[in-house]
Amino acid sequence: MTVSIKDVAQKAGVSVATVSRVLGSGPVSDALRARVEEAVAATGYRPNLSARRLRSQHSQTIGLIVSDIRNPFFTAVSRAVEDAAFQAGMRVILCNTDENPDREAMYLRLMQEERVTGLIFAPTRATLARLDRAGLDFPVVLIDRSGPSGLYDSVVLDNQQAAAALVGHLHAQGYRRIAGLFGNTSTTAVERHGGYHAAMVAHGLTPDARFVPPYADAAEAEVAGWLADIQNPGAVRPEAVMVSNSLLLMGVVKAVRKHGLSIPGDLALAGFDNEAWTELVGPGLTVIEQPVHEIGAAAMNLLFERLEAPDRPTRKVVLSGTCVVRGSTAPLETFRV
Amino acid sequence: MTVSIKDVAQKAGVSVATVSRVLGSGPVSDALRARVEEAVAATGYRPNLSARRLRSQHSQTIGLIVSDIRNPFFTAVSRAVEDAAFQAGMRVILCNTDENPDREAMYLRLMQEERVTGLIFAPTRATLARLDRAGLDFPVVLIDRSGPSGLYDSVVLDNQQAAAALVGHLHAQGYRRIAGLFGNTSTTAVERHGGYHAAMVAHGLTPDARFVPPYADAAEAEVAGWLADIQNPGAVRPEAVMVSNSLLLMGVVKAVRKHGLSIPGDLALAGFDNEAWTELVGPGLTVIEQPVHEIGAAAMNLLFERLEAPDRPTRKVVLSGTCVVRGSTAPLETFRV
DNA sequence: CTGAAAGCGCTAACAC
DNA sequence: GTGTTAGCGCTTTCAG
Repeated sequence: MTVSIKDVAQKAGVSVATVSRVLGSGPVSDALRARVEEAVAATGYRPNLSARRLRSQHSQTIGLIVSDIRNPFFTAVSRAVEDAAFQAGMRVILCNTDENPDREAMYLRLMQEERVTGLIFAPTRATLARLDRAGLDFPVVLIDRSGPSGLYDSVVLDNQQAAAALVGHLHAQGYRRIAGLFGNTSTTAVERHGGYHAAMVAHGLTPDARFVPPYADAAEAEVAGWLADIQNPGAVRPEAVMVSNSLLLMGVVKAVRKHGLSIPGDLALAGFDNEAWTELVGPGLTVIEQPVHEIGAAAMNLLFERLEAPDRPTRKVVLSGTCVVRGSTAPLETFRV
Repeated sequence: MTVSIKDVAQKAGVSVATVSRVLGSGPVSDALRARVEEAVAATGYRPNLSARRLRSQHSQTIGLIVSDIRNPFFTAVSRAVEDAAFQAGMRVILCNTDENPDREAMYLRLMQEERVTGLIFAPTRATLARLDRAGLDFPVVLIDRSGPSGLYDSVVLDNQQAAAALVGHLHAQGYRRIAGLFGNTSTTAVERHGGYHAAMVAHGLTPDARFVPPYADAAEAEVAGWLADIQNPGAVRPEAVMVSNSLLLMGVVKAVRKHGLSIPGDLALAGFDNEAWTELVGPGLTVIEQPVHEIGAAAMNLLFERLEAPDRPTRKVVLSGTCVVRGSTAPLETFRV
C-alpha cells in the first residue's frame, strides 16, 4: 500500500538503518547515499511523521490556544507563531476557545495527548487561576494575558502604560469627562482598566468605567444608552471614551453612526489595535498599536529558550505599544466653542 | 517518565488490551471498566496520539492550505473548518503560502508526511495547473479557487454572477465609465473579471480592467495614478471602480482619501467581502457578501462525503454572494448636476 | 469477555 | 560505514 522505509531499503539494496541515516544525518558513503536517494525518488517515498514522532519521542508540535482566530490581534499573532514554527521545522495546532473555560480544558487535554513540545496560550481569567494545578508536562508561554503568579513565561503589552497614555492624550486634547469601556473576560482588560483608573485620578478626573462582554454588540448597546441621553439636556454624557480592544472600538463607532452623531464632535474615541481599517473610519481612529508580530515571535523565542533551559527562572516580556494619533481625538477647542 | 497504557494496565491488574478497549469501544465488563477508569484517573494517563495514529493508520488530521490567514476571507473560512474538524474529532494543520508556489509544494509534501485524512486547499493558478500530477493519495477539496479540470471537489462563489451583479448595480445607479481592478494570482480574480467583462459588454459599456498583485498597496498605487489625472481636464477618469477582493478595496479607499477626494463623489466603489469595517468607512461600502462560514463548512462536508465514497464523481458546490448596497454606490444624479 | 502477541514505520544502540 | 535488532505506545487479531 503506502511505501515505507523498508521498501526503499529493499529497492536500494541496503538496510533500513542506512535509509534512515540518509534521511536524517548519519554517516553514509556517497555511493550508498546516491542509491538511496534514487530509490526514494523512484518509489515516491515520504517519511511517516507519526512513526517518527513516536519513536523519537518528540512531537515537533506546538499548540496555540486563543479565544478566536477572527480577532485580528490573534490572527496576526498566529501568523507570526506559525512562521516561526515552520521555520524551526515544527507544526502548530490552533484551537479556538471562544473564551469558554470548558473548551480550554478540553484543548489542554488535547495538547497532552499530542505530546506537544510547548504551548502558547491566551487563557481566560478563570482558567489562568487554575492553570497551576493543571499538571501540564510541557512548557507554556502565556500571551496577551498573564497574571501575577509568575509560574509561566509570558509576553504581554504594557497595558497600564498604554491605557494611561491614551488617557493622557485625551486629557491633553482638552477632554475631561473620559469614560472607559473594557472587556470582562481577560486580565488584559483588567490591566488596561488599572492604567485608565490611575491616569484619571492622576489628572484629577473622575473615572467612569464600564465592563462589557468583549464583543462589538455589547459595546454598541452600552454606548447607545449614553447617546440616547443626548435628548436630555440635563444629562451629563462622556465627552470621550477609551476602549480596551478593537471589537469594542468597532461597536462604539457603529453606535455613534447609528445615532447620526459624529466623531469626535459628539464623542471622541481612542482604543487599541491599529487595524488597517482604523485609519479609514471617519477622521481616523486614535489607537495604541500593538507589536503583534513581535508578540508572536517573542512567544516562540521564550518557548525555545525554555526548552533549552527548563529550570531557569520565569520571564515576562513586556512590550510597549505605540500611540497612533488620528482625528478621532482632535483637540476639543478645534470644534467646540 | 510519561505514563503509558502499560502502567495503567499494571495498576488496574488487567492487560493492556483491556485498557485499550475501555479507552476505545470494546466489550468490557463493568467491573474491569471501573478498575481501569480508576487507574486512568490515578495515574493521570493520557493516550499518545502519535502511537494511536501509527497503529490505526489514520491520522484524524486534515490539512488547510491558504495564502494568508490574515486575509479576512480565509480567517473566517479557517474558523469554520476548524469548528467542523474538532467536532468530528479531527485536528487541522494550517499553512500559509503567501501565494508562493514553492511553499505550496513544500506544504503538499508535509501533508503527505502527516498522512492527512484530507486537504482543503486554495491554490495559486500555477499550482492548480500542476495539481493533477502531484500524486496526492488523499482527497482534496479546493476552496475559493477551482478551475475547469473537474479533478477535485470544490466549493466556490459564483464569481461571474457576483461581479456581473456589481456592474449591473453600478450601471443602474447611472455610472458608465466603470473600471475593474483584479488580483493577478488566483482563478477567482479571473472569473470575476469574466463576469465584469461580460456584464460591461452586455450593457454596451467599454471594459477597462487592470490586474495587480492582490494587496492593498498595489491597488492604492494603481488608483493614485488615475486620481493624479484629475488635474488634467482633458483626461477621462473612471466614474466608478469595482475591485475583486477586500485588500484591493482597502487600497482604493486609501488612495481616494490620500488625494482628499470623496466616495462616491469623485469615485464610486464596489467590491467583495462584507468585512465589519466596510459599513463604517465613509458612506459605507457596497460589497458582495460571501457566505464565508458556509464555504468552510461545505468544504468539510465534501471532504467527509468523499472519504465515504471515494469513487463518486467530483462535485463543485457553487454558492451565491449577496449584494450589500451602501453609500459608496449612491445614484450618480444624487450628487452630480 | 479477557489476555497474549504481532506489528504500524521509524530511530538508535550495538555490533561488525 | 553499514547492518541487525529492539522497541516507541498503541490497536487488533486470535485463542481461550
